[in-house]
Amino acid sequence: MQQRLPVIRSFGPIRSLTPVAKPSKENSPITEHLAYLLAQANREINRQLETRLSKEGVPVEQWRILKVLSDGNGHSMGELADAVLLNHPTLTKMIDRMVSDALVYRVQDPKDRRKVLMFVSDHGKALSRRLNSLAVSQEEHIVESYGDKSTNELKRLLESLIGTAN
Amino acid sequence: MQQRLPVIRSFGPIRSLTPVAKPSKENSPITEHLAYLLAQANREINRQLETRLSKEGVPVEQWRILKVLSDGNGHSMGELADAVLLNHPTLTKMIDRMVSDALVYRVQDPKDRRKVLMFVSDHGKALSRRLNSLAVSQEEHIVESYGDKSTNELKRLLESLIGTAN
DNA sequence: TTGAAAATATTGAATATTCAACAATTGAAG
DNA sequence: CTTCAATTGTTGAATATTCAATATTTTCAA
Repeated sequence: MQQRLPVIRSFGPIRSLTPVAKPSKENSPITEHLAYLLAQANREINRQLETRLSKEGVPVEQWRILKVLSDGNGHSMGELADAVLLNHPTLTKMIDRMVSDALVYRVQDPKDRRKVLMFVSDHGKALSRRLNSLAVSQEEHIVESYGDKSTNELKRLLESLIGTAN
Repeated sequence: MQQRLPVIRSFGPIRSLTPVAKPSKENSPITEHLAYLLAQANREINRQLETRLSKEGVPVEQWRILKVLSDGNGHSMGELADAVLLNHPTLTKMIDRMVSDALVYRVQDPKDRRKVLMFVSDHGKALSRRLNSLAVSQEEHIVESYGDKSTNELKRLLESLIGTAN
């Protein structure tokens, strides 16, 4: 006669009393918030880029401005402000400085005289090329330590986040 | 006699003269740079969070400070500055304001009298809870439109980027 | 133990950013 | 056409951030 095996009534603690379906987030550390991780990563990468560009004595925002204007087309202030992630008065004042440095110049838009079209000077173009090579070398450095796959995947996810956020 | 087939000398354009292995990056638009994508995404998400927190009239940085201090332990100014992504003088001045608002208070560290330990008040704790629920609801909103999988994958990649960047 | 160097936080001046108001131009309704 | 609202860019004042210098305390080597 086959021996009765003991009935197993439980495999462990009663799970319904230790809720597992609700990770709750309420008390999660700040380092788990997307907003915080983005701020931290941005800060770090921006610092690195800033360090590179300091070789030319130029802030990151001016690199962005020069890069956008380097397509040779005129860009209005509003358009430019959006593109380089600055609000209007800040951009106006930064452009004032860049005009003083003869990197860019203003032209009133003949089609709409409220607008100002910004253009990059030859001097600005030359600087832009040097800055761009510094920026590219930074990105290559990131790819080296962080990996090509991760970098591309991260870019893809960021683009998609930006897309859904608007 | 078998007919001679013409000798095929080329299958198309000579590839080595139209380099295909070098995406070059040199002239890529700014929107393809990791540094730019991070800045853009951070700006957008931060804006959203700022809007939520404005219900309590509190800037994002104060939410971070309150959240870090809400573990109940004392945190030195230096430690706190690192944690909340502010440099020291900026933190000192923001803490001054928060002390005026009775959200936090300073205690000199008895073990090392160079240090100041920051603590959150009961009032600050209550505010922190309200802020946190606003922040959590924002993150839930992101997860809704962006997807749970993407959000988690993005967080993972950001953490890893931050890890390798240091 | 003493004295110099390092670590920690704050301050004040210089700089930068933001907010609100403004001026100029265009668009559009009546 | 005229007028009023919307768009675009700039300005000045208020606010915030950053840099360099300072004060205090601790660390550590001689």
